[in-house]
Amino acid sequence: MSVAPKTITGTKEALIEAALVLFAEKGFDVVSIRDITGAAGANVASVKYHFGSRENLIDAVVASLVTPVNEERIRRIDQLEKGGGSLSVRSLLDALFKPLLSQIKESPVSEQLFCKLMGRVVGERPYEFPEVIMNQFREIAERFIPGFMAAVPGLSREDALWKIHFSFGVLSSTLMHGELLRQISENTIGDEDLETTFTRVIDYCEAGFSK
Amino acid sequence: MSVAPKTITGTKEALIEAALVLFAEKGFDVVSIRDITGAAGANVASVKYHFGSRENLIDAVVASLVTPVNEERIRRIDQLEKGGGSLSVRSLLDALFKPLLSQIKESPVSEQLFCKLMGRVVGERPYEFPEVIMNQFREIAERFIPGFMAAVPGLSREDALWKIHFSFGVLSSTLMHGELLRQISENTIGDEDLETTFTRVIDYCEAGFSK
DNA sequence: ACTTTTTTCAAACAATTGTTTGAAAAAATC
DNA sequence: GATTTTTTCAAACAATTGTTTGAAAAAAGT
Repeated sequence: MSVAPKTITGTKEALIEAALVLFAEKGFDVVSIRDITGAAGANVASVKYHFGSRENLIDAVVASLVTPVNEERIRRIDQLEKGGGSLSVRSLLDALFKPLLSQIKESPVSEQLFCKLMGRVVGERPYEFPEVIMNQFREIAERFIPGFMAAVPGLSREDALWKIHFSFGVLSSTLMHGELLRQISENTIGDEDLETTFTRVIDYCEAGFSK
Repeated sequence: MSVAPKTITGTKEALIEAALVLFAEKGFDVVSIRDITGAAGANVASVKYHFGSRENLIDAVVASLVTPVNEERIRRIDQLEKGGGSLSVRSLLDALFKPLLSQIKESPVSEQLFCKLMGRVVGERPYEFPEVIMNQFREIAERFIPGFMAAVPGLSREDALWKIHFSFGVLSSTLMHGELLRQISENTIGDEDLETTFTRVIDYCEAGFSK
């Protein structure tokens, strides 16, 4: 209910961070509470105490990852609309995807783990969003759809929704399967930096919108 | 080792089909052997007897789903190359994605379940491909990359691989999250038929290649 | 110093997991 | 029809799961 207390780190934060790493590495379903508490140096019962249940812990982890990104998305679309002007597809895609980049840098976990987990969150389906986060995405859709419709003459609301959906598909598969490309190509590819990859993604999606 | 015997259906096939449905509905990790044998009307031990282990059963299910699709992909690229001519991006994407449509019609499970499972196979990462299937995809990449490079002047091998990768991302997210769109848009979207959706996907990817 | 609240922890809970056993039943082979 | 092989099955195995308990320990409030 309050901001971080004076203590260095609480076990609650330790749990979230340990869970973050484990979920990223292995997926939501296969990581047990004992894995998490073990890694966090906490007791098994601490999950129930701090979160109430395993499911709530997952929600907390996802929220801690997704919420700041979604907030920056909203901030960026605010900024764009305030500018008034052109509202290009490019600028909208930047506003949608670049917040991930900035968030990665502030994350306690490595770039690779952050991406994997974020990819899981967006693209994996055993897990269902809590309503809070579902609403974040609804708001984002509501804010960005008109932008895309304005940026692409003749684009219907339905088309816009589909293309946003496709673009998130590109994003999540890219985040999650960074190594897969290396496997398939047998190491002739894949060691470029994340910003270059994001540029690739945005280039690809931009074209998909403009058609 | 032989073709289907005279009996109506063996329990082995019943297991695969039951697993297919359950995996599609709930994901690979959360479905237990007892769920599967229960649904198939077979004994718990039958999995060990017919497949050796749970993991092998999953591989068998995935193979039964993916192999025919990949075979048709190869057949189609053969056909395309035999024709000699233009080799457009469009025709290549058709050859990559349309085999899914034809396979859906022959599948014993519903269109929706087929899509969900196929989406999981392509896009979900707890599960790792068996080497057999990994090689299928390697072959497909090897066959299609030169095609795309020829179809798009100036496209490097690396670019081609990335864009194929992106396109599969679009595909898998579309297959898997058919309902998500409906959720976000609150039922103002989503009840078009599968072929229309595939056309959307291919349109989007085609544009992404051409840029 | 005392009380109250918050937090930790070892132990046990009931349920479920994949796997294995060894003996019946069914089918195939001779 | 007897023998062999293939297939099924109920029961038990050891391991792991999320959750709960009730009592200690630590921190905060008075």
